[in-house]
Amino acid sequence: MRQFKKQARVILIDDNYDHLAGVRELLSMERSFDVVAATTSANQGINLVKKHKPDVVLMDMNMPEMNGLQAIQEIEELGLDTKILALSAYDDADLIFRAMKLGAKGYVLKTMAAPQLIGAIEEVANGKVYMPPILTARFFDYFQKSFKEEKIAQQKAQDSNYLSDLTPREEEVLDLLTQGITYKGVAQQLFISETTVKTHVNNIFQKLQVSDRTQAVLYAINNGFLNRKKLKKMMNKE
Amino acid sequence: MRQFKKQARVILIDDNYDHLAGVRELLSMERSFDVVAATTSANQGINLVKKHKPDVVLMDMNMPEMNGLQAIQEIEELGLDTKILALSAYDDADLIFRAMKLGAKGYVLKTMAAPQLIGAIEEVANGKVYMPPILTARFFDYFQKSFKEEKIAQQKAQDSNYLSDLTPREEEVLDLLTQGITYKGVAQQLFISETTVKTHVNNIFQKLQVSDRTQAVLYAINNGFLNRKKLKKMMNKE
DNA sequence: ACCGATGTAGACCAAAAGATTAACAAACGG
DNA sequence: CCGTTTGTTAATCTTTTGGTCTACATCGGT
Repeated sequence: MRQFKKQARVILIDDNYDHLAGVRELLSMERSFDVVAATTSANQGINLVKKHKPDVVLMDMNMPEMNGLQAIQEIEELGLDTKILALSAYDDADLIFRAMKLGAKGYVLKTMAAPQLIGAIEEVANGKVYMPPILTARFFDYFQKSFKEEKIAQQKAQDSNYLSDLTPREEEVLDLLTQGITYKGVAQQLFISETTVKTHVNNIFQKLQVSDRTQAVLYAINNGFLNRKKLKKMMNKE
Repeated sequence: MRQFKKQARVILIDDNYDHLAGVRELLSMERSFDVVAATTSANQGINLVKKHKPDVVLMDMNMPEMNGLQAIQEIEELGLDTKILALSAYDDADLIFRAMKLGAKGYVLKTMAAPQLIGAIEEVANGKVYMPPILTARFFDYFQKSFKEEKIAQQKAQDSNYLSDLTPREEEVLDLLTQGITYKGVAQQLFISETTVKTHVNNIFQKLQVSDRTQAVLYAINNGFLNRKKLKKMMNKE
């Protein structure tokens, strides 16, 4: 059955003419591919994609006029089911990460052997994701590092903040403040007098070392007060 | 040289005793591994990790008492350079994603053939990331889907918000408001009178359909006003 | 039984915020 | 050239907010 499958229609975009020609030559010898267009210009490439709606685009990342990431983004925004295989001379983790984030279905290096490249395009044409093991490792290193940093930053914010000084009641009041509710509204929701709300709010200001509600709300947001609330809810559920 | 390398010290944590015993048996035949401990309890496993500080932990994901993700998190928080290889019977994309996010150095399936498993542990012991191609594909699908959804949500927020109705000057004022600055302060920073600031703020309220500064700030934050500012800065730079 | 923390509340005052109306100049678009 | 948008300012007024001080009830721990 499989040998009767339609040829995968491919467009090549690579500002290096020699490499472009080389890949075109290579693919022309494979009967499973039909290179419908090839260009050294990213802008022109995007137009060709619009016109031909190919199955696969082999997209160089390092182009002068337009960055390959932008090109990927624009093609993805067309909403076609064209699969993009990113191509680069370098194994830059950040570039790989961002290309995949934008929806690239794979990432290959120019240094890869021809059979591997063919294989990669085939995989992608068949709707799979292709990533060589070396890049997978790079990707995950970067992926984990970025999450670790995010976590450390959050941790730091949690540790050195005054939110933990608040009493339960004050937390309730702050919660309502972060919803943009006035004294009167808070008083009604908590069934207490407006004066009491004011007292609480004043205490909150002192504890958070701010001088008005807007700053208090900003402080709460910047220091993960909202996240904390969600966590507490989750804890109670489980 | 390589054959003189120290054995990798491994701890196995798997609530299925049969599988645990099987893997232990398998690894005992490999001279490159030294299984220093094995347990069916996640809690006990964590204590064993603290005690032995192994090179690699093979961690089952589906355990009754404690979720494998929590166990990974706790071990990672110890700050050792113990590498965790996650192990599961199922190829659940969300689980894979979260395990890697928490710092797992690889993910293997219980259905994998013995030589593959050996290879995976070796890779991880050598500081590399190991992920079988099938799971790589699953991972990236999930990864891209989650970013796509995020983007769509942002897009939606961008489209149906009133922030784009603001004039440049009003944006400047709102920017300062989101920093918790008073009328007087804004007036000083923009070299205009306090009255003018009030006029701008009033216009902002009407355009954003809110009735006080706190709500305006919350609206701005929830609708990506701060992100937009960053984007504009980036545009100017490049 | 006392003390401290918490939650409640009132009075009073000052400052800031917000609403409304009116006005004028500059820039921009048709 | 004229109308609209934008940015500016003033005067006035009401509402809300924030600060301070005092007071009382409750609860938990020493």
